[in-house]
Amino acid sequence: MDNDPSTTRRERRIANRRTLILEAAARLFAEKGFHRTTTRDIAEAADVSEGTLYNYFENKDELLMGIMAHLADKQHLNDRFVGDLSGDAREFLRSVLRERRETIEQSGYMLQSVLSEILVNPELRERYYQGLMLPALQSLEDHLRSRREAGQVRSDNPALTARVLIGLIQGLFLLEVLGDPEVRYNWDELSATIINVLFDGVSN
Amino acid sequence: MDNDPSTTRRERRIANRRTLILEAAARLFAEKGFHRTTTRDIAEAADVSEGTLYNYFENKDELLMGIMAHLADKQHLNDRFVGDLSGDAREFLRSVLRERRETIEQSGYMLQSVLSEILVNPELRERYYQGLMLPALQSLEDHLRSRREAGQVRSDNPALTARVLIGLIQGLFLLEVLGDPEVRYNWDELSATIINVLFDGVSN
Amino acid sequence: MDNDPSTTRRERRIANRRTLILEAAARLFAEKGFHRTTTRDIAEAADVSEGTLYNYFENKDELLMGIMAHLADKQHLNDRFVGDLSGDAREFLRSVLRERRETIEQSGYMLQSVLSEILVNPELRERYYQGLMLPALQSLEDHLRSRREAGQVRSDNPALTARVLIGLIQGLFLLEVLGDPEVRYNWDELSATIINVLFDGVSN
Amino acid sequence: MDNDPSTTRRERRIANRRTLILEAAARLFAEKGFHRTTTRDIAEAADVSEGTLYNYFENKDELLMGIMAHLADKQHLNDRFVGDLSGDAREFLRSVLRERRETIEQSGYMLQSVLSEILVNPELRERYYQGLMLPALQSLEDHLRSRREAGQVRSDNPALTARVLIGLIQGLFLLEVLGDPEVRYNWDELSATIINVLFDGVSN
DNA sequence: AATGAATGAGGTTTCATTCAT
DNA sequence: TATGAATGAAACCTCATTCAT
Repeated sequence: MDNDPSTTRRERRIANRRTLILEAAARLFAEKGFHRTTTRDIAEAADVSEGTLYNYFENKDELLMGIMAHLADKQHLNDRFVGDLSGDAREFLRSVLRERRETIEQSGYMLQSVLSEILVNPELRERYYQGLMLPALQSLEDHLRSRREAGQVRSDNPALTARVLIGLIQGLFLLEVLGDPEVRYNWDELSATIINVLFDGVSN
Repeated sequence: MDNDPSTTRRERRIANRRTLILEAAARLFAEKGFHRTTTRDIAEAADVSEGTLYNYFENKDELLMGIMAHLADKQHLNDRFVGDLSGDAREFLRSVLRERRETIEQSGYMLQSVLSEILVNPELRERYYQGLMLPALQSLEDHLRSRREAGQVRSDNPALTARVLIGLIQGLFLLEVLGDPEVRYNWDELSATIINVLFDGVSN
Repeated sequence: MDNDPSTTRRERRIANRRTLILEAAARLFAEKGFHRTTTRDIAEAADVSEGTLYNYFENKDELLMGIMAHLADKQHLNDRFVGDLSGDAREFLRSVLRERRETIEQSGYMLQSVLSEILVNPELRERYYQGLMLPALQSLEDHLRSRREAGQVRSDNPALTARVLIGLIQGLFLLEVLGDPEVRYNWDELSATIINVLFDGVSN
Repeated sequence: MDNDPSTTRRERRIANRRTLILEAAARLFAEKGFHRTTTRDIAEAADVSEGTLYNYFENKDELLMGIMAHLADKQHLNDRFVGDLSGDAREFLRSVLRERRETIEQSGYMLQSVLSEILVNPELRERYYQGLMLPALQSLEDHLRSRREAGQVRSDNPALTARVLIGLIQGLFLLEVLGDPEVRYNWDELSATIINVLFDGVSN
């Protein structure tokens, strides 16, 4: 008998199932795309019946929303860390890139699955922009502004500089998805190159 | 009677129709996505019957391929221009960014329509990478190498530096699609910021 | 402790629940139809779980049967009253119509819920005809025969005359369900008209 | 080559198909009910593919609407005939009943299929009442009023008297559907009984 | 070459029913 | 006895593709 008053075994199993389904879905969406993935595929991958899917998610679209919510949660954790101004600026960028790498290794398939739809689904796009992109841009912008005031970096327009960095990171993710080996298997050197270029420029 | 031996009126009308269909398709794919766009939608938008679609394209997938081929054609023109080493390096980047802007204004919807599928369709992805991405990366890398040899820029690893620039451009396109106003309506200043950062760095 | 030997509290609660479920079901069936009503709807309306439904009824169809049985019980009470030959014939018809009115006000929704299915379910139809319709027709026919022998009414064929009256009553119920205001809100005058027409005819 | 400008062979085949589908659907709806009839059943009965159904009707509900429209068309023809005041009153009722009989023999299954849903579908009910019931009631009421003014019949309230006749007819249809043999196989005598009762009453 | 009606495979979703708790 | 999560069959409907005209 399980008498734990906070979470019974059943409750835990259920909480788990939701996550299980979500991860199975995201993996398949990344592999074959949202539309080529059938609810049956997802059910099989998550080892539940199709009917059960609908006990956890109202419809197929809500799976995408669930994935996005998951990404947003992770993102917000990072955004808080971006607020940290201790350490020097290069070190900061280095950690951003390292952390980014880890996130992508863990849940890059979630980003991939969602990104594809974002490009062609205005409603989802808006959600993504408001919930994930803008917050990230905003905290980076704030960070840049603080660093500038501390005389650590130069930036005429932190809003635009933030776009350059975030854009770059997104773009490299795309290159990685495309299978580019330099990005996929040479991240450390790439990382160093990025820091070098962004801080010192290519000018001779 | 049209006696022009190279392209008869009929041939031109046909060539025209193919393009018409392709553009209609790309526009719809960008708006609602490949899968949410029906062949009927495309037929209506192109003002032909559904049956006629199949006289010009073997199946729906071939429309995507057609769009990609169209993008590749445009790209190759640019790649040749990237070979041009006259002018100074900043000026070169400025033209790259301007030219990029124009391309996106003219046929961004094509890129958008194709990108969404590329993210989740391995076969298409491979084609895109080989046909569009690698050539672009390669010519930029060559360009960088030449400039470096001419002592105009610094680059430890031109392959990676090329990835930084191309990645940045891709990423900014994504931000634009997401509707970010700084990227969409402030391109000139953004362009200046990019040149400034990439050449001189943000280091103080 | 309840020591009542005939019906314990528990038995009464259970009997109650059965009735509660049946009434909830009938009401929903009348509102949205048997097929558009889900077992979940019924469970919610009766404030029990779906599982509990199946402790009281073998399956959804049995709910319909239960409603029919309930109607049949009521009907049989009336049929006995139809056997009463005291009072004059007009008075008799008047009470039939009044009584009918009351039944419909109390449990018209049950009739409605069942009627819809009867029209298209041969098995149910047969049950309804044998269990409800024929008995009503038979007792009215007997009644008419008696009255005729007593010289109180004229009827060449009491079987057919009974059909005329029962048919009329059924048809008016239909008009009421259809929302006809003359039938719904003007029953007393309608009742008088019926008596007038059936006894004296419209002939001038 | 068919050069008939008004209706080509193809057009006729298509017009025909719509009717074919509608009749197949109505027949099945009457036999097993709207909800127990699958679109596949209908397609098979009409000897077309399921997809074809949807070229002629937007969805399953629209089949019901189509049936109702068909019934309304027939009804309106009769309503005009009800306007005819030549002939004596009994003769009029006799033709109404005869005509009714014929209609039911030809398309009773359509009425049956629709009636079942009308009982439990408020939207459909309203359509039926406004489109079929009210017009029928209204023209009968007008007819009665004219006859009364001509001194041919007695009626304190023609609106209610009309309800009595229409209600009776509906109710007898119900009895017929229920399989009552007196109504089904003895229509002529039933018809005579109705005329006799309604004109002369059962009073002795 | 152009049309658009016909097709039918396949997708999402619903829901009556079961059963472990 | 009561619960409600899990099930999976089956329903409606869409849509890429074909083909007779």
